[in-house]
Amino acid sequence: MFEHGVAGTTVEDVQRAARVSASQLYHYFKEKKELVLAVVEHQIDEVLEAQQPLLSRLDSFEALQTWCDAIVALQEQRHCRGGCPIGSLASELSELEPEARDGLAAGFARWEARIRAGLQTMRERGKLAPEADPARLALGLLAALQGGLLLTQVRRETPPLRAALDMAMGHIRSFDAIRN
Amino acid sequence: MFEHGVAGTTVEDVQRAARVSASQLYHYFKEKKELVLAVVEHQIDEVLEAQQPLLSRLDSFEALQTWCDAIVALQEQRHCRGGCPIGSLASELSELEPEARDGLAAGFARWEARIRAGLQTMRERGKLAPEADPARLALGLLAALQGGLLLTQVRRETPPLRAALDMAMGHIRSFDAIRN
DNA sequence: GCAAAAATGGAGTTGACAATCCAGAAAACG
DNA sequence: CGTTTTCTGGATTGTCAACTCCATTTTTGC
Repeated sequence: MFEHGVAGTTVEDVQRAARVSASQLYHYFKEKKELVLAVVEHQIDEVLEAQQPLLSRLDSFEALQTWCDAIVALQEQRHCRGGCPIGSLASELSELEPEARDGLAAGFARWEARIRAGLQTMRERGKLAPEADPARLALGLLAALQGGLLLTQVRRETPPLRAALDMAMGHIRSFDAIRN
Repeated sequence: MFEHGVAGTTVEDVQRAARVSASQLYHYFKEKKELVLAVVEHQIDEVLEAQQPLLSRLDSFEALQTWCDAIVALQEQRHCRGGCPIGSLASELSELEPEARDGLAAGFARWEARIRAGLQTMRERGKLAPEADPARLALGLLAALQGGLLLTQVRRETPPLRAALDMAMGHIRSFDAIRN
């Protein structure tokens, strides 16, 4: 579903990939929609888990930059194929499956919360100026990431993603309590 | 297709909306794919045309801010339903229809070029510092817009879009040649 | 060890949708 | 006018994918 989109993936495709028969799938998932909801939850967990190591210690500008660089490197490794596993689902399902949208909104909220927590820590430790708003900065950074991934996916090259993340980082760095 | 996605729109739906019979559609469009490509081109023109008035005179920070505000107002008016007409197509079609991806990449390029032209003008007129890179700033701004629209669509509220655009504007303002 | 329950394979059904076909109407052209 | 070309409506077809059904196997609980 990540590769071909939800609509572009048949239940039979899933059967083949999972080496499982139709009755099994429909035994555990009432209908395709339910399977899709499970995929949504799975992808959210997957993404957050994959980022856990870097996200859990976002406490310095270097750590933030390392995180950004890792994302760019990952897209490069994928030859810019596929955008964000969560973002792609969000775009495809938001207007189509209200339940999926709820789940995706919750997923983004969790992601955002982790970034916010990191920025909060930085502010508490005096690295980030007191007037910086971690919530808004985290939201902006996440948005820049999503937009950058989309443009990178369409253009099949990483500069858009870099530009977006550099812009977000530049803005966050403008709240550097030490340099300023 | 903007409302329900490409996959969620049947050719019959299009027939009904256009008050046209099957043979007519297939007379002018060989297959659904061709119709989709036409939609892609149409949406790109539509978006660029709608923004033309504000995009054509992006020559000051006020003009940039006015443009951003207009986008937020539009999404508010739509109750945050539907993201960017181009971005949504891009996300759905990038991995599925190479031809559509090409068209969408070109569309984004045109959009980006207009923003870049505005920033370029600002730099030439001395409003933007010489070290500012209009190309990268335009790319970053467009990415922030796309990401902001996506998050806003999923959450059904405008703050994410505002946060993203404010972040981008903040970064661009940091190159204000007069204030700094 | 046996009965009840859960799980499984895979063929089969149903419905929907993309695409076709053809008969007839309108336009174009000389 | 007449003929040729283009256009149009709507019924039809073929395909494909979601979902069901039932006979069989495996597991569970006593």
